[in-house]
Amino acid sequence: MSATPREATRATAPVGVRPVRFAATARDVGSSARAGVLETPHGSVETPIFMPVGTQATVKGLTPGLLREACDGMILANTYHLALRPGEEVVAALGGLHRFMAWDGPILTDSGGFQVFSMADKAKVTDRGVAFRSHLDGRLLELTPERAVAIQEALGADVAMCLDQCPPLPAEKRLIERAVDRTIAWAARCKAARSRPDQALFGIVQGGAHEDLRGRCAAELVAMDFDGYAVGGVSVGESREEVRKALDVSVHLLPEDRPRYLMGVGRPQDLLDAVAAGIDMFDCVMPTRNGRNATCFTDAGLIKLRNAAHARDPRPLEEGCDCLACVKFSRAYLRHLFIAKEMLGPILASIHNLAYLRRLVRRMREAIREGRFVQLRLDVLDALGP
RNA sequence: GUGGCUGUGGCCUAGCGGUUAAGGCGCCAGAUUGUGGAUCUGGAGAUCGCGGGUUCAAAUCCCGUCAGCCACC
Repeated sequence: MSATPREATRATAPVGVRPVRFAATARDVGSSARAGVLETPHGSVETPIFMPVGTQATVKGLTPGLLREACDGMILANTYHLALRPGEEVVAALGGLHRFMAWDGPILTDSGGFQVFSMADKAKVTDRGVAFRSHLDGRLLELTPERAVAIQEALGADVAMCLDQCPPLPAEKRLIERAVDRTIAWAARCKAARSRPDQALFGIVQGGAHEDLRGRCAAELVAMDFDGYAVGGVSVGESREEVRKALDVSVHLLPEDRPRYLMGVGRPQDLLDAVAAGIDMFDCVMPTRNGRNATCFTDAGLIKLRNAAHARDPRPLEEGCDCLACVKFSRAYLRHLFIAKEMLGPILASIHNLAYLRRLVRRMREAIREGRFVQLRLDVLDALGP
C-alpha cells in the first residue's frame, strides 16, 4: 500500500496549509492524461487512482488486510448510510471513521446527496436543502449543505464532498439548470460551514450533457477555490460521446494543481476514457457489486463465473494476476463457490475485481510517465471488446 | 394377500371433459456505474407412470397394469 499511516500529521497540520495537496508529476503528450501524487493526512497515494466503495464503513466482504492488498490505499465511505446507521455521533464517539473501521489510509466521504436522490423516498428539494424519508425506517429527515459538512466532519474522512443536486436523467434542460444553480449555491454554503483544517472539501460539477451548464458550474466552483473538484452526474445512461464532451468541458476549466475526481464511474473502458480526459480519481460500486454477483473483470472482457463454460476450467480468472483469487484458485472452483452460494465466492471475486482496477490504473500511470498512454488505451480497449 | 390414496419438465405443485398443459425452485444466458450479498429480463426443458377403452374432444371419465405411500390380514 502506498499510503502510510500518519496519525501525527493530523494534529500537526500547519494552519493555512491545505489538508490535501496534489501535484501532477507526469503528463501525457497525446491526451490530457496525467499522473500525480495526492497527499492527505493519512498518507500519500498515486494518481490516477481507483477508490473502492465502503458504503457502511466496510468494503463488503473484505477485511482491512485483504482490502489493503487489493487497492492503492484510498477508499470511499458513504455519508448517507453512516448518518442513518449507526449515526455520525456514534462514529465520532468511537474515535472517527478511520479508527472505527480500522482503516489507516485516506478516506473520502461523499455528501449523501446522491443517495438521497436515488435511495430515499420522495426527496423534496428546496433552496434550503433536501427533505427525504429514510430508506431504513421512513423517518422524515433533512439534509442541508451545512448538515452534510457537519456529518462529514464528525466522520472525519480526509476528503469531504459538497452537497450537490444530482438531477434525474433524462431531464429537461431547465431542470438541470436549476440543479446546477443549487449545486453552486450549496457549494458556497458547504465551504462557509467547514471548520476542520485537516479535512479537504471538493466541489462537484453538475450540468448533465450540456456543455454550457458544465462550463458555468465548473467556473463558479473554481472561483470558490476548493481543494479538489469532482465531476458528478455522469454515466447514468448517456452515450459515450456525451460523457466525453461533458468531461472535456468540465476538466478544461479546472485548475492544474487540484485533483479531479469522476464520481461513480468504474468500467475499465470508462476509466481509460476518463483518464485520457484528465481525470485523476474514481470510485465505483461495480468491482465489488459485480464481484458479489459473479461477474469479473479481465483484459479479455467480463467473465461471468456462473456460466457453465467454467465448470471444469482449471485456469485462473486472469493469467498473471497476482490477486488471491488468481494465485490460489481455478475458475472451476470459483464457479463452484457461487453455485453453492458460499460466501468465499463474493469475497474472492471482489478481491479480483479491485486488483484488476488497481492494475489498470497502475498501468495507466506507468504509460503516462513513459509517454505511451494513447497506445496503451487503444490496446486495452481493443482487447476488452465491445 | 386385501382395501385405500397418489403418480403432471431435474424437484415441488396448479389444472379435474374443451385453444398451444400454468407457476415456483433449479438449470442456461443477459443486464448491473457517487452499493441491492439485491433485483430485473430472456431462454431451454413435459408424447401429464404405462397400456387399452368411452367421447367430436381425455392430464381430467372407465378398465387393466406398474410404482410409491398408508391401513388391515
